[in-house]
Amino acid sequence: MKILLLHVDYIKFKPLKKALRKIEGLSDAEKKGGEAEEALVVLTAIEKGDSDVKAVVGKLVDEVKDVAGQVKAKNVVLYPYAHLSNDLGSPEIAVKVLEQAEKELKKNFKVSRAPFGYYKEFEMKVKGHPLSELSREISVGGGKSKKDDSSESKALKAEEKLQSYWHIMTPDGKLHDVGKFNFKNYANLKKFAVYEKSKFRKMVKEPAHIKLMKKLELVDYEPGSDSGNLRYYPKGRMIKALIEEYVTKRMQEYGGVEVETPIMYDMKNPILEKYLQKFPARQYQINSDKRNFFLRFSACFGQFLMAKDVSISYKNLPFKFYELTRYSFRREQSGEVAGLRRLRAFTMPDVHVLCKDISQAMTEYKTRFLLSLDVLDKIGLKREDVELAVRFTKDFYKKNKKFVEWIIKEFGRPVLIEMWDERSFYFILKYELNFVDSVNKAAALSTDQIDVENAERYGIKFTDKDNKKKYPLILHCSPSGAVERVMYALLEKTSMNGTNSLPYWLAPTQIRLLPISDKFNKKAEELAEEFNKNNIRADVDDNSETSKKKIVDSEKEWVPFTIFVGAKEIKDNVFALRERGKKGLINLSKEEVISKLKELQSNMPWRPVPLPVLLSKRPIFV
RNA sequence: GCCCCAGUAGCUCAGUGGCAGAGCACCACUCUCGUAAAGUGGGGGUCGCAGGUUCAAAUCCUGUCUGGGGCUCCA
Repeated sequence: MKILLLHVDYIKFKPLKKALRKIEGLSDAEKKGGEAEEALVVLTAIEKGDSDVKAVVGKLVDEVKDVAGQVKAKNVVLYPYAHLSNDLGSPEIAVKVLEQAEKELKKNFKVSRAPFGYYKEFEMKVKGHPLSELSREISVGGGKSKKDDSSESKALKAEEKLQSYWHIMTPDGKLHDVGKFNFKNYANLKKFAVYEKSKFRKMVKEPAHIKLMKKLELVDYEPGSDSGNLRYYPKGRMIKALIEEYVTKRMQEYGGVEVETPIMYDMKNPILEKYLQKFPARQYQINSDKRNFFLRFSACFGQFLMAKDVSISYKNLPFKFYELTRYSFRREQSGEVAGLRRLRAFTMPDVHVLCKDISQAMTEYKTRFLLSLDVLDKIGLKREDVELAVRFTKDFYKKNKKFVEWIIKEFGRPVLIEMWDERSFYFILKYELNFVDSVNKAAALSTDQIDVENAERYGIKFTDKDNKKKYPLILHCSPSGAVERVMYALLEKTSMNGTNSLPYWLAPTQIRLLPISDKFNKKAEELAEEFNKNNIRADVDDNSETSKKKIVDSEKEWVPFTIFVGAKEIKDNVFALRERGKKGLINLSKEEVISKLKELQSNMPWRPVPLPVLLSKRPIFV
């Protein structure tokens, strides 16, 4: 049966007309209808599987008691509401269930029951608190006459049932109870563990990066699109492009073979159809000429569909497909979309490795774990900036303790462990590197999963040494997580530690030249050109402003280095280099400045200044 | 999806039934400047949108859109 529980200020109802022919007439009292205040209204729909009346009533009563207790309701209204289900059971049983439930509940509550089988008018005012509206599905094992066996509901039920066991594992391989673990030196891990485990959270403000992404003219909301689909201004686009380039470069070095796959897929494709049903209504859909398509929510679809058509020998394994999806789409619930943390359109580097067996998979897994840590580190997110979570089935842990312990030991700090009794996802193990932000919310960056299911689903096979076709294991890895989320983490981090700066290689302007007066604009422009030729993003503040004002402006833009250009500098080739966030100036020749900045740039990707070099030529985006 | 809050100039915001405001930014002019904000003047508004109440609505009511937060969710 399905029930909907509503905590109401009041409810009034009155039967009007029979909805079912067979139903008996009403007493005069019943005809008047009823009302209740401060009540828990239980809308019910009895379904085909609910033949075991006693068991159904028992569960219903438990459910009602539980919720009524939580919302402190003393009045209960049982209200038959057929529209909750499209698989209704027989009226006879429904009436029995309602009558017996009423009897049971009367022991604890003041109960009223609306008549069954009538059209009723009703009016109620539902309270707004989080528990005021809850829906429940009650099923009784064994007594089910009709099983709801769509893969959709199976997956959802599996998720509901999924029992998680939370632990902290220390680098020595010991498992600790989360509740008993001493978080004294691990405040951030505590925040993360609390975030993952708990349901209720304190009121929090908006995360710091949202104001920053606008103020720095990086990214903004686009009201003309759907929420979670952002616009990137030139500076934001440049930063994002650099991160994309860097991650791609590292993936290529690792051996990832870059491919490109469509962003939309036929909803009727037999392979995709089932998989899709597991996660209803979370994707964008597109109608085109009688066909329905969904927008990919990861790179998996295109890569797996490609992989199933590839002839693969065991000699080719491990084989690595890489793609950077711009974009992947997830129609996240509207209330959950926030800034750069959670989007409906996001850019995801995704490398899938086909492995011939678990041993090969674990070897790859180790390599990729270290690689992910290093990629984040080079981008500007150090190991101490992230918290590790490792999730696996009990069975996997039992068989591969050493492997799990290796991951934790390698990370070098206590990590959050989530263990499941049985596998209800497609993977048996996954880790994530999580970032905890300025409002104590956590967001996953890097992740890697051992997938034991999709090779078979998609028909991805390789020919083994014994000339038999076998399904490979697939590792799903995003070495950095969504690129937008990397930007989010960088902005949150700098806001939290008070440095208010971007890593040098991502600064839209790396050095700003400030002509001491308009007379030196031309000279500064020439100088900027020379810097830019040396892969140093230099621009010129040629606005007709005072020197102090130009410094203020460069500070507001987080420009890491500034130099003034005047008669002295040109004559003596000595520049007083001002480094943001540091006191004092360093006198250097032009050549020394160039070599210092080149060293900072190291071999990270570089792009030219994303806007005109002369500030006077730049429009203001925000 | 549900609940709560917000939306007024490019930005940050004041204005709570009676002439649409401030600071910053922008434009013009003066100043040509040495490491955190020179001076004077000027332009700029569908008060998110739609409807309603009223002699009169930015202000009150209804709906809606967008953003933020919470719940749920996060393959």
